[in-house]
Amino acid sequence: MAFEEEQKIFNSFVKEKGLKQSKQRDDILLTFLKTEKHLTADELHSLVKKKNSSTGIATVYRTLKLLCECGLSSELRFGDRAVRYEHFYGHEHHDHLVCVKCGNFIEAVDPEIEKLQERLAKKVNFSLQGHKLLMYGVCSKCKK
Amino acid sequence: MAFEEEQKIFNSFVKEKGLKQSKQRDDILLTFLKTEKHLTADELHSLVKKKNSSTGIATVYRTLKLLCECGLSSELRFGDRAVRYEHFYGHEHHDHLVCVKCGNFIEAVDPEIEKLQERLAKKVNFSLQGHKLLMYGVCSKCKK
DNA sequence: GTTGAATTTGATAATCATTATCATAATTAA
DNA sequence: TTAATTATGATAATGATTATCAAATTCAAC
Ligand SMILES: [Mn+2]
Ligand SMILES: [Mn+2]
Ligand SMILES: [Zn+2]
Ligand SMILES: [Zn+2]
Repeated sequence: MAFEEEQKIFNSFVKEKGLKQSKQRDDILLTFLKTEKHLTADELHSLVKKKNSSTGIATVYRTLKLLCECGLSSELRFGDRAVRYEHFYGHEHHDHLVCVKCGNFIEAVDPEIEKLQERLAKKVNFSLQGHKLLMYGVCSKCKK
Repeated sequence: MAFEEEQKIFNSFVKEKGLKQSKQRDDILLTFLKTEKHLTADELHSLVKKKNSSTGIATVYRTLKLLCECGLSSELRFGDRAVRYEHFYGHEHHDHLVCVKCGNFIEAVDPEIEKLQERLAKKVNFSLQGHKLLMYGVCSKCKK
């Protein structure tokens, strides 16, 4: 595992905030980093429990919040109920094309779309900080 | 009030589905149409109760689902918890720039962005049906 | 208009994701 | 080691939405 960089970011952030390190947070961070998916808190909790079955779901929620705050993770909301978390640090920004039939999604980015969003924001005197673009439709597999 | 067109759409849809008309649904539809806002089910329920205080929240949820199905309304999810509903019929498609400071939003659309989304979808052999673009940042008022 | 089968309704319970609470355990600076 | 502070996990609480169900209503057929 070569997540020293991410771990350093997290530990520095925790210290900066006057918080303390813990075994649970380390486990949760490592499990999150090892799993290159868009997980819900519950799914991540299941994975973490394989290593340390006593870890509580509340701590997973608390840690995910910290991961988002320090820039290692980012929230994602598809149509379904639960929030999903994806890797943020060291990952290019991308948008998602979600298939309404199978639920799978494709990650993609169009630099021109990104630029035009800036232009659109300027037009209404809005300081753009970020965006979430979800495209819905049918993926190639589901088109039969 | 000149919502005959919308009411006709709704009543036809209800009949098509083998459902029945009701006073409550009529009230909810009219209140929704009169209020040109992005309401939550709860907010709409409050408005409807001013006319008919006995209307239940469950019926508001049920009716909003029908309104979305027949194309009169459309769901909207900002960062907050509750789903919001906006007018869909007779309204141009638009995206939203949400201010992270005051919570207000601007509606805007860029035809070029729309086109480029189609191009992006084609590139990955995806049949695009729709999209939700949320842009986050600071609005002109909050910039001081 | 009456009837009767089907749908609708509102109150309320249930669900689901998330957050709050709190007593106990772990961390850490001194 | 101490002692103050934070972290943890079990569990309760919350908030939005959905499910349940008995009673009310709609409406097509008589
Ligand atoms: Mn992604
Ligand atoms: Mn809008
Ligand atoms: Zn698919
Ligand atoms: Zn603002």
